[in-house]
Amino acid sequence: MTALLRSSISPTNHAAPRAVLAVIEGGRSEAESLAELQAIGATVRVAKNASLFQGGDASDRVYKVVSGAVRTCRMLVDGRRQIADFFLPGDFFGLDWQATHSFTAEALADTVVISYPRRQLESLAERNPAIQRLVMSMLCKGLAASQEQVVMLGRQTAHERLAWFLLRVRERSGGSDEIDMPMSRMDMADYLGLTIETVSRGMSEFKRRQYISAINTHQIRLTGLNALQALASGESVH
Amino acid sequence: MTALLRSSISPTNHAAPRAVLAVIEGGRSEAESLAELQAIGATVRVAKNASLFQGGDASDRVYKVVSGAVRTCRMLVDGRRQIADFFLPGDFFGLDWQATHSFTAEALADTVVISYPRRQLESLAERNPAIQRLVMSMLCKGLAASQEQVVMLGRQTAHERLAWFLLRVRERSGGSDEIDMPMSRMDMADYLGLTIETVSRGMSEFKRRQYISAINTHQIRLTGLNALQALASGESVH
DNA sequence: CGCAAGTTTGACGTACATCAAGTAGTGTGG
DNA sequence: CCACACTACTTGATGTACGTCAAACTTGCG
Repeated sequence: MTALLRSSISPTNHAAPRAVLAVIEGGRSEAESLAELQAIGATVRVAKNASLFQGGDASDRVYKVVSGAVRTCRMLVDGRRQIADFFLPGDFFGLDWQATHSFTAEALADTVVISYPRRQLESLAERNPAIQRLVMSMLCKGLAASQEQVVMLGRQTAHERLAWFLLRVRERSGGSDEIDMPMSRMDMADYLGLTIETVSRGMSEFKRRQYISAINTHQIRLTGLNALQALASGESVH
Repeated sequence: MTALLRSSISPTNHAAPRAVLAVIEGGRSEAESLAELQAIGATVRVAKNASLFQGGDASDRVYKVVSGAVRTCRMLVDGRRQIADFFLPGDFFGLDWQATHSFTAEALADTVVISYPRRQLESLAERNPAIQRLVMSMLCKGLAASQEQVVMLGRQTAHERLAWFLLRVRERSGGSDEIDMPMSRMDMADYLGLTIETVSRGMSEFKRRQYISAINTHQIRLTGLNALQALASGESVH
């Protein structure tokens, strides 16, 4: 509905506002080699609903969220939309490693990302095993996330999807029972393969059952973790 | 229903029945470096419906299909099943790069695969950029495939899914209009997030519309490519 | 405060699932 | 080669979870 125009992007080099804290498989933090990575990053500001790249664009950059949140999505010709994933601070995205992006990336809110030139990252990875492992780990995380989503979309009911989603956001944002959700009901629906009405009804039902208590629309407290986990994993709680 | 037991696996070293023909991004065939890969592969025979690995198993091997076909799937507690992907001759799978596999791999038919030890492949990749790029390209292909499936499952109707599936199998198996499908209706249904009845009705409908003509249940001729493509991409043909 | 956008709730429709009954392939033993 | 059983597939009748349409209600921003 609302036209999503490309934002005015303002790249400013070597001003990464946060240290790279990624700890890769094996447990070592490898700060020294990741400094190399930090050196090639450029900070970029994106306005709410503006896009970082569109499906079909040359995929020549990789991104990391610093603050705010990002969604990757695809639109079908008749307006149906599917969101592939959400990215929170610390997450990498845009790592398609194909010639062109197959999804569009948009900011959920005013967002700051660090952008890395793909060519430089690639050659860095070839020479530096730590970077290589980091890239691998990012790709694998993406693959795993996508495959979990496939199971969810293919075989779970609306309630199960919702429970699964809430638990997933919880985990990704630190594991506290009080989670905030930067995305709208529309975004949730388009991620879960549902409509906003079904999502809304589900949330209301969960409140009634006291699985959750709402602070406001974008902030929720999980009060029935066990019940939600049972639902999400496909046990029939009825 | 039918219990799927682990097959009696008979590994015989350095007997790769086919040359590695993968052409990686950039177009060069890099046969010399891939010979290294071939050296660490072991040929394995798997009986129909036997599993190569189960979800939860340590992921210490990567596989390539030589002949036959493989599915990766997950079963929910109540018997619902989702197939993540099918793998035809030439395809790599099992490349989770996590500690354990999150899906089970089973043979659709009597199948021959080459199995590579993960540790060796990993160290090979660190020293050999061609192998590294090959691994990357495999991961990225997997990610892209999974994300396409997400869109399909999240936002397409039963007919659209079927059309999409037929075209996908066509592409993957060489692009001929006469395609054979090693998977059962059950497998198709579990891949597409549908029931066998819905798949069957869809196929019948496509025959009626002359989008396809069946040679037999596992062999089909596509006779309305345009119509199928329109359907698959989400245009409403009605 | 007041409007517009986002969310919730209700009434109703429909695409696909479920249940059930055939029909056609596929392998086995005589 | 055919009879038999078994499994896979097809087709029909019916149910239901979720979508669609519509109207309140709520929230946030100028």
